[in-house]
Amino acid sequence: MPRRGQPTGPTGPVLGRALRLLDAFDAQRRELTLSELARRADMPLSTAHRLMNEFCAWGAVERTDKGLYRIGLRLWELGSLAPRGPGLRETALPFLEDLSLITRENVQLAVREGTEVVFVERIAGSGAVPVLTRVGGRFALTATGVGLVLLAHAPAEVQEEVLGSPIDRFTPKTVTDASQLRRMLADTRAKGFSVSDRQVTMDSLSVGAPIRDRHGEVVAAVSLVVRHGSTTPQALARLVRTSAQTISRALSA
Amino acid sequence: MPRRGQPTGPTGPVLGRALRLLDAFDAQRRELTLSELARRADMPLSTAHRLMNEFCAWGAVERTDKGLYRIGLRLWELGSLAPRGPGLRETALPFLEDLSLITRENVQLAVREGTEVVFVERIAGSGAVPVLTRVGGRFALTATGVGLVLLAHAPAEVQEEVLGSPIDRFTPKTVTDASQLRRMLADTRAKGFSVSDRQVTMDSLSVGAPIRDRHGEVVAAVSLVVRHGSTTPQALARLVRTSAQTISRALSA
DNA sequence: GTGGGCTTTCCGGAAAATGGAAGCCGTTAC
DNA sequence: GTAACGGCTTCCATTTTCCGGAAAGCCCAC
Repeated sequence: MPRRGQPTGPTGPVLGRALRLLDAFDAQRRELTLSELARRADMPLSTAHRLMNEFCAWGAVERTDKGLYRIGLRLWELGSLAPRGPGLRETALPFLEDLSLITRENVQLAVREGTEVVFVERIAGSGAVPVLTRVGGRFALTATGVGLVLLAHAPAEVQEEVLGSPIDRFTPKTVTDASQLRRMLADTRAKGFSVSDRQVTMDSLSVGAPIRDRHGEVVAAVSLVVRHGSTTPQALARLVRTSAQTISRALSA
Repeated sequence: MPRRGQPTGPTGPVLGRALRLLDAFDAQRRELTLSELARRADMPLSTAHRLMNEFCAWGAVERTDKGLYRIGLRLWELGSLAPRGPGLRETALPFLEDLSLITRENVQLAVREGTEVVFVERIAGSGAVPVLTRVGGRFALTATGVGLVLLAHAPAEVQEEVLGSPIDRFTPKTVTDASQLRRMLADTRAKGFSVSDRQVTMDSLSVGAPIRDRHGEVVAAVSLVVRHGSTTPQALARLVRTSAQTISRALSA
């Protein structure tokens, strides 16, 4: 008679475990095998298998013809109901296009989520400097043009949390000193735009401006990313601020 | 001594139940109270409460200041990893913009999911005829321009399922006869574009064309939606087919 | 053939899910 | 003023569903 396994208890709520599986997906790994999923979520294969089957049945994930798992359309559909405004992306898009046509540079639209910036839309300028970010991607609040804007207008407790923790460095020019960063944030609030000079990569510069809802609260930020040295921050600031202003007005309508 | 409740057994897998909660959200109801969620998902409040809390903890949903639940950014982020190509939307967007600038009409980009069409991107023409669809929304495969294209190139079993079931009628002009629809699909394949003449609303006409991946397989469709009678389908077809061709080429690169 | 990696199924035992009830709000009605 | 109402949250005994090791399939590469 075969020895049957002795179940060792699970260690937490089911849903949490299941959702950890979805965390395994990111921009680099859009298609994963069951084994990879189980490994990355740190759970037995059989458990992962059962859970993924349920996700599959609902349409949260689907299987490729090769048996790999990937995020399903149902999830995308649900995600598009998320309140990035409401209607922030749709409202802003035409104006971002205008900005892109005029400058032929990279245009970015982002919101804050906790202590990170999330990129909501991005238009690549033809022949512009390449940027690291991706729609749906996250980044530190402290480095980018949009990040500085969003941090400058974030609630005090968020600012404290960000400034109180070690600050990520991406280049030699990245500002990692809290008090210097505080001055930059004050400057951003005073001038109405932010400048990130070679803080993300050594050949890029970005200028961001705040987008406000009808109550005047900052809900998003727009930025231009250009090659360092190709123009002055002030010239960009005029364009970006104007665009941000226009989008704010459209949002309130 | 207080009578303690007698648990009546639940009736299914946990995850399925939890995901049913998320189904309660749609374009009309983006923010819901706990009670509404429980009602729409048909489960006790306490259960719904516990599950929603877990979703909240993970970031799938968030609570407004008034206590309402809504879809969270985390879910949007995950959703943007869904395989609408890969990179279909981002690749196609500039070309859709071109099409929109030239025609000043409505431009739509859609993919097939099962027996429905899912709209991936939509650009409203200034002053163009209003359309019912929404980004992230679904519609029958049998009525719209994009739907006809996607159905025409769908696997045989999908076509059989769609044509074998009763076909939704939206206007007096909607084609609901299976054999007539079969001829339209053959025509769409032969000509390389589809025409939906007043089949969705009595004042609109749409023309769709297929977008193919590097293997020649149809992965999406693009369409123009115009006011009925404002121009001929043939004139639109030239533009739409050209655009679809260009997007297909860009996708393969 | 056979070895390895990945997937799928099985099942006894136990952890985690369940939902009625009761306690808390804030708001409206009398 | 207070009673009634609707919605949210917490509690806990019961038991349903989930867990995961093991073993069996599968497929490809060597």
